[in-house]
Amino acid sequence: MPRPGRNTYSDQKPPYSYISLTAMAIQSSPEKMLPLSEIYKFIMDRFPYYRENTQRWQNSLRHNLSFNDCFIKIPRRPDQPGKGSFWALHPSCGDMFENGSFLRRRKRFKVLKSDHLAPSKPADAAQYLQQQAKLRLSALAASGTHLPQMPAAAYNLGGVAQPSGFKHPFAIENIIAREYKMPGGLAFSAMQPVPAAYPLPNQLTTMSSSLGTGWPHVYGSAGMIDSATPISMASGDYSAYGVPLKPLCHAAGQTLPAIPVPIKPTPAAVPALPALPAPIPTLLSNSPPSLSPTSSQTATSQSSPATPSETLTSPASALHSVAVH
DNA sequence: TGGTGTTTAAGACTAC
DNA sequence: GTAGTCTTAAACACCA
Repeated sequence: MPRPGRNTYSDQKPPYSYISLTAMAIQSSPEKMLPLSEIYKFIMDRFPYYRENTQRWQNSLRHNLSFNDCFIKIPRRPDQPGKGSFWALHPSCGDMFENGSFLRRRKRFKVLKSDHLAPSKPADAAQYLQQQAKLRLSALAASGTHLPQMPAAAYNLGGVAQPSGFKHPFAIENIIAREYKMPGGLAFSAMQPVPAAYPLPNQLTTMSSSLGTGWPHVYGSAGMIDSATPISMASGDYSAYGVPLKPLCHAAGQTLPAIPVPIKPTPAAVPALPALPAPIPTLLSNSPPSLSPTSSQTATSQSSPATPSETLTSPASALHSVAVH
């Protein structure tokens, strides 16, 4: 993995594949789904390299969205005007990348459409994500400003659903921790909590000076989070996944998640999803507290118990990975 | 009309 | 060398 010096990425191509970039963007959204335009914006905000030749890389990005099964398309609801659908990560798209490298994936994520027992078809995944979004938003609305902090163990599902040590490759802290490790092998995210999907400008400075590497390829016009991105970093609005909640948050019910509608229905029978889904099992499933991106911003809320709905048994057992490894 | 989504193809690169 | 992955390009259809 290339680790060029400070600022060398500012105008160079980041060492991430389009899949990684797209996944980052999706992961950074509270609902874990973004329209294409927002994905574009995220990438351009964070990676100056992609502010040029937009037609080229955006075409590639669209190609990746359509071509890779790890991305699922979630249609807008009728009351959600706008172009295009939402895009989300397939709940079972975990562990695709080689350790530490986001240049290449371990294996291409592929849904086995012939697997009649596979619940992780795009339709199910879409429905599952929708339910997740609704749950999060419900919790958001109930708790006021931000979601209650979820203990990492709550995501770990008691170690039942996820293999030990599994980390979702698209988890921002995983990306950060894997990509940038201290010389001694200690990821900086373990030393310094990462409050958001990306370090804040001041933290960037801190990290750059302390680690000597920094995030030269990841900065916006005003730092990590620039004015173009409606993310309130100072408000402490962070989701349970440790990503900033956009002020809109769609939480007031203004913009509810889209209805899960199968885009690519498969002939296989679709087993019913669990009635009470838990957070996406493979996403940030076992992020240790020390890696929690929210730890610095929401330190006071760290001890807040998870909402019952979020701590319910995960459908991970049903949403077992059918990715081809 | 422009954005979005799908599909195909080719070349480069990397791992085994 | 082969297979898999990634990137880029292009064409086409659909839709707001």
